[in-house]
Amino acid sequence: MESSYPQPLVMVDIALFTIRDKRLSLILTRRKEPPFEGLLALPGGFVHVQEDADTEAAARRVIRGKIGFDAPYLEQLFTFSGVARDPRGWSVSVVYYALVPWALLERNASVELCPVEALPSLPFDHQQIVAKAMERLRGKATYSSLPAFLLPGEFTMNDLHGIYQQTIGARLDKASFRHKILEQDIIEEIPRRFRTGAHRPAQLYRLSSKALTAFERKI
Amino acid sequence: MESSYPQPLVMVDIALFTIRDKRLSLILTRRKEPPFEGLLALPGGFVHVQEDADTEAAARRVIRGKIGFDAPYLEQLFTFSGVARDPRGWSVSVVYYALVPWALLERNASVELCPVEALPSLPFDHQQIVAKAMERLRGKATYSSLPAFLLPGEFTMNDLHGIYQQTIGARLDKASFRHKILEQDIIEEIPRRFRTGAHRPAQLYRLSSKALTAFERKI
DNA sequence: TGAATAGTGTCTTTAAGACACTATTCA
DNA sequence: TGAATAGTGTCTTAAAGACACTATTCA
Repeated sequence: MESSYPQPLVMVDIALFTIRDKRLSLILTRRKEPPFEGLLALPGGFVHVQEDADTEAAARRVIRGKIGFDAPYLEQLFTFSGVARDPRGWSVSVVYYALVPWALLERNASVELCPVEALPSLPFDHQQIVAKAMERLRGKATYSSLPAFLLPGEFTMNDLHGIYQQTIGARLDKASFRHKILEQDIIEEIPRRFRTGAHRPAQLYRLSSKALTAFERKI
Repeated sequence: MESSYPQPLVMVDIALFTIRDKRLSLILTRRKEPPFEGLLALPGGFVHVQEDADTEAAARRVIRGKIGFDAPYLEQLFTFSGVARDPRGWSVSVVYYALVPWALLERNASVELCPVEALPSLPFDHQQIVAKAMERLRGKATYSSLPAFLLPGEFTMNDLHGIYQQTIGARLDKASFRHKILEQDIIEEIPRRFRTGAHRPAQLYRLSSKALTAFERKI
């Protein structure tokens, strides 16, 4: 019977992004077991066929174990596989990427955060995984509401503008950005809520939908 | 040790597209073994850890077994998983989609071809897989050279125009299409090669690159 | 009132689509 | 010459980007 073939190891790994101090960063984990014990790596683990309904459930379990709650945005990225990527044997890693607002993580002293432009050398094929995740993030940022999931529930137009510039990695005109975003209906004003500070108060907005929304054209 | 967890079954499945008689179609296979013996399904099979370097190699092996040669275009689509999708147990299917020109398949009497708008009811979660593959195909068609991989090495501008309309599922203006495609440099004229017929001969073109090329904007 | 941030109006450039036109072949 | 397919020119619409302008707050 076919299913009696020797089966590969099946795991999930997570690229968990946040923005702290205007820098796109990844949450890493220090490995407690071999192989690569003691090194920083992407959070991950084997699929538990007894408790996980599917690999997405396994990914959510890993994320909850790491940060204590579900990520507001979670999406399958790519599946990495092969005989060479893990010294324990032929393996399949179904990789997810997730976005979490820094505001939700601030209390969590235990997370190891690392800006993506200053990552240490990562074990397994995690370097490749990160590259692919950033490519996806950058790609989707140009035509969807994706970067908004890096912000907390309430944010100003300038917060949003900044986070799009961070993820896309380019300067965007303030007025054009505002027009484009407003006509896409991805966010809505929170009536009579303003962020006050040293200067003119700024209107607060929230996402109109909890789901990812694609633009009709790019920003 | 972690890796002694019971492991899921790992397989690959392939959505193999071609265009015959101007209709986007899938190559299906009649299952020779249980479960679902006798039904039409997507070609696929278990990963063979002894012979496959990774899941993409497994996908290529399945494709060669089905059509006798490699598909000109092959890309990972998505990984489907879970306890419920296969009666044999908790499984992971790394799904690939491939594009093959009909001209290469014509000789191959054995393939079962089915237009995507007239598919039979498919076993496992293959219905979902097909839906996702078509979504990807349609999505990429609007901003890349993807549909060109459904054509043989030499084609006319009208062939290309038709195949884009098929995959996108909408009418495209002839002149605008021509301008757009030519300025993207994804194809090049084959010098002094024309397709002759009953009427004015048409310039023949070929892809400039064997790789997928994204447009700067959409068609 | 001036510094700092918030928010708007308008012009230019460029892409996409509509559509009518010309070109070449063969029956 | 007319039917059929191949290929082009040009106008309209709309989006993106540049940039200068006005608005509101506090020190």
